Amino acid sequence: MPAEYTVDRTSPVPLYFQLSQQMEAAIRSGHLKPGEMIETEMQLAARHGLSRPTVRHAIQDLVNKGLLFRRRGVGTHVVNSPLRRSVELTSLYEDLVRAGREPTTQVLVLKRILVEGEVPEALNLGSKAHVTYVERLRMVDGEPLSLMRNWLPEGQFQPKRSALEENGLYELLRSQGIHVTMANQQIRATAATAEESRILHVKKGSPLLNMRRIALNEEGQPVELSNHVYRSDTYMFETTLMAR
Amino acid sequence: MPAEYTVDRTSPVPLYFQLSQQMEAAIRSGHLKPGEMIETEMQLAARHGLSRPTVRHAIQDLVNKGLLFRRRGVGTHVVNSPLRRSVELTSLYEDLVRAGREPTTQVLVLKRILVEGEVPEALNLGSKAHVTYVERLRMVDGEPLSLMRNWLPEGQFQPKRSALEENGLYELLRSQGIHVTMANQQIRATAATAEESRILHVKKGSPLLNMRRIALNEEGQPVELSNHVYRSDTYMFETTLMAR
DNA sequence: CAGTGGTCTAGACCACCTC
DNA sequence: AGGTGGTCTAGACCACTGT
Repeated sequence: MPAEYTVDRTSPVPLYFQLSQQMEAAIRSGHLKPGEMIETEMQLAARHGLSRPTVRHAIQDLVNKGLLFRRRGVGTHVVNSPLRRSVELTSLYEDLVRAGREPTTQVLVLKRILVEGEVPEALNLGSKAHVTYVERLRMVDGEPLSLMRNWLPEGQFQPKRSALEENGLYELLRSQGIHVTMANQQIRATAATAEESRILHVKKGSPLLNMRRIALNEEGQPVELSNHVYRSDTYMFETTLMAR
Repeated sequence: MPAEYTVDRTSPVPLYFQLSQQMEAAIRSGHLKPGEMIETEMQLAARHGLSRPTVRHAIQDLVNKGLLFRRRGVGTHVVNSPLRRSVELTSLYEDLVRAGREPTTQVLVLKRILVEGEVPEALNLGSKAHVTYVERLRMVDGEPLSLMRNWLPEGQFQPKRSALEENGLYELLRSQGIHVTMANQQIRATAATAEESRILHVKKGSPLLNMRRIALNEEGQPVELSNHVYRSDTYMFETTLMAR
């Protein structure tokens, strides 16, 4: 018995999107099972009064998301191990909130500074520029978890201390209409410096996870530079990679 | 002066693909500059004798790759900071070869073992199963770089010691018709154990980068499980993330 | 207002796979 | 041979942007 979807032609939501969302829900809920073959494009089109290109668009989106795979002459099937997290950007803050923990944030430094060298160059500001520098300490259940240093191009927005303590940085950027759509991350293991060991309550020289990131908006303009260190006993990075 | 592309209708290569490849080359070579607006769909279609949907397909592929961005009512523009690496899977071996270094590999263990618990379950083999276990030491310029432990479902292929010392694991899988298209990675910082410190020539307790990965084929079937440790002074992970 | 990209349709032919 | 997805066409109407 094929899954039944409903499309609303009076809705402003595109038909292909209505369809792909309902198909995704059917897969994630287990109504469409791993490995199972779904209906053909023609069947879906006929049963829901859609054209083949519209149905195709919906299916293609799910193929790109890694939920379906197709083979010419064979059919379209549900993947066997849908990876939990699609390729998305999340901040640690959002991760913890989703897990039901209650992280707190303390702003250690928030000021406008003059920088030269790598930082302004990575932000596309030339060799010397004024930027907003933020240093925050994130804690969970009273234990320090990470030390986060961020540099932002001046003028795009002026975050307040209180806002930085109550929201994730990406959330704040989003509320200012700044959408992070791409990021390049470098992840290293480092030994805790004296300062880091004092702030994070770990022994000097013990392993820390270090992340350096450049975040870009839709246009490819850098909007933020990060250098974060995380306690290795409480945090890891999880990424889903898709070839092609 | 707009960029000129040539499409060959006698070629088996799809027209949209011929177009998108030439546009990508024009962007990467700098012939189309960051921020610059490219021709409209209609202009491209008219000038090259293509239909609008075909041109649209080519452009959409480059938008998905993060090389172009579009705004309704405005136009299609080249992004300002094309990220070097698209979202692709690479092995350390391939990384080093591309950098012109000459890595060598030594197979420490290669055998069929019976495992239970997490390993067979992650590989979708039930709670207990026979798998191929490989342990390799990678060196560059005579210095140990990483210790790699891999588990593979039995039967999909029988790697030879010599093959494993001369090729990357993914390369070998590919030659067997096994295409890795997705992977879920966890990256941690760990302290070197006694064994790891001996093999990698680092002090016990010093920071190491640890990666655990499940690699999947097109169908979402697990094809390989990894647990690698890397010396933190010579390696880092670089990832490009794309939202949506 | 004119021009852009976003969506949608109804066809067509083809390459590939399974039977 | 029949059915699948892959490609391609020539239209159409709409939403949004900048002037």
